[in-house]
Amino acid sequence: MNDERRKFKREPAEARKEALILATLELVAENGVRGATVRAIAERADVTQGLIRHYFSSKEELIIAAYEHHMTAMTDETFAPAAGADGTALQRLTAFVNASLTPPVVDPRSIALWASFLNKVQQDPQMKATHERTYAYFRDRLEVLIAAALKEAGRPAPAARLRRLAIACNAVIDGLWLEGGALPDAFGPGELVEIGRHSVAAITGLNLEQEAEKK
Amino acid sequence: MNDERRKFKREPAEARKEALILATLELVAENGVRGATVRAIAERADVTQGLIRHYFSSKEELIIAAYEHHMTAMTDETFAPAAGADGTALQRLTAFVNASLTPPVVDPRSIALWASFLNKVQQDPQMKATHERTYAYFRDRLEVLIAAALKEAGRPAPAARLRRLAIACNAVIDGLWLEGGALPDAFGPGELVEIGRHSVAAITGLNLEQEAEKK
DNA sequence: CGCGTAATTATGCAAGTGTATAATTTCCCC
DNA sequence: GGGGAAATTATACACTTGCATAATTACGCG
Repeated sequence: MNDERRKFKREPAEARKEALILATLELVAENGVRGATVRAIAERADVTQGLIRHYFSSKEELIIAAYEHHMTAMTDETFAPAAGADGTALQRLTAFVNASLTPPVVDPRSIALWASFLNKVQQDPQMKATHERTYAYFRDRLEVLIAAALKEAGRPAPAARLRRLAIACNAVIDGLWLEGGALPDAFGPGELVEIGRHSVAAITGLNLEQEAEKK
Repeated sequence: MNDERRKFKREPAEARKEALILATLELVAENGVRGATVRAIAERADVTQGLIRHYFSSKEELIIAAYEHHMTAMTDETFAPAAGADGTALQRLTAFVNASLTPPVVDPRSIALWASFLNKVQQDPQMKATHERTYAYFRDRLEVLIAAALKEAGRPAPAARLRRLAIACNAVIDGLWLEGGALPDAFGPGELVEIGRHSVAAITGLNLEQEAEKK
């Protein structure tokens, strides 16, 4: 009896773990955390459900791993374009605003994921910690960018004012991110970035428009 | 056998419906839409599960009713303080910003509800329509307030610019609302409103601070 | 080549899910 | 106060859920 066809293939542990996490993220975005059932995840990853238990001791653990994977991916996508330390501080700030308000950061799926995880984030301490850390990381980096750009323009600001500016700019970006992702058809192409740059410029008193054109 | 104790009490249809909706909102905020099970809702409303089917032909219908109840309550809470048509346009705009960034509008439960419903909103056409209508209502009212305040200040703006200003101001408010509700401990009391007023002022070029002090 | 270990599948289970239907109980009206 | 219709409870059912445990299968290593 030659069974030419293998019934399954062994994969490296890390690859399989990541495949399971990606399948989980897809389903969480589509149906929420409770809607992402173990069986559905297994099917999406072309695997039987028992295998999940082999890599994650519980669904809870898989969900937490998926959340951290998503948050890491989001920060990477946001900061990659502004990571090149070249250019003026103003240019880097502009690049940051641009990246935050264009795909793949602005994306219905990304917003859906964020929303689906929120409940768990508010309850599970570990997920809560990840959330707060990510938020602080975003805002701090934005604050550093703003501080550098203001200093560059010859108008350095005290810490208290910098904090308020960073919170405000972060809020505009978050709000536009949210609305752009939740109502993708409500805005023209490039409209979000333009409004974002304009708003950050108005709040900080910096001229981001000029930078955008130069590019 | 005198059973002095009634086994249940008949309630007016509307009162019972509302009680069921309120119980549903509590549980949706706590555990998400799928976590708000029919049995849990019934228990929270001090009722047996069969009664839900008597008032709502399915769980889906109850969820939709609860969503619309929540959205209506949110808009009412936001616009009530600015509803009094007295005072200058600038005062009304300031009142709107204040109301949007203080409890009960800013509230972890409110954000949790918004997030829990998002998945369904993206899929169910009826809920999607409600969502878009509410968003448009908010932004339009904000745009009217801004237009009036600008005109009052002797600096009327064309429609295209008004649209962009409204989107931007709405985004700051939404972003602050989100962050204030998702991380209640990250901001001092009154900090959100202050940053909100300051940002709207910077974006529109109007002086909302003065108005806030006068009050 | 075969052997053993770990990856993977197969099967089962108890609890929870929405919904349907029948059995009670309340309370208005004459 | 006693019918009777409507509100409410009680019970049942088919299906899904996460998890556990046993049975297979792949494949590196001697």
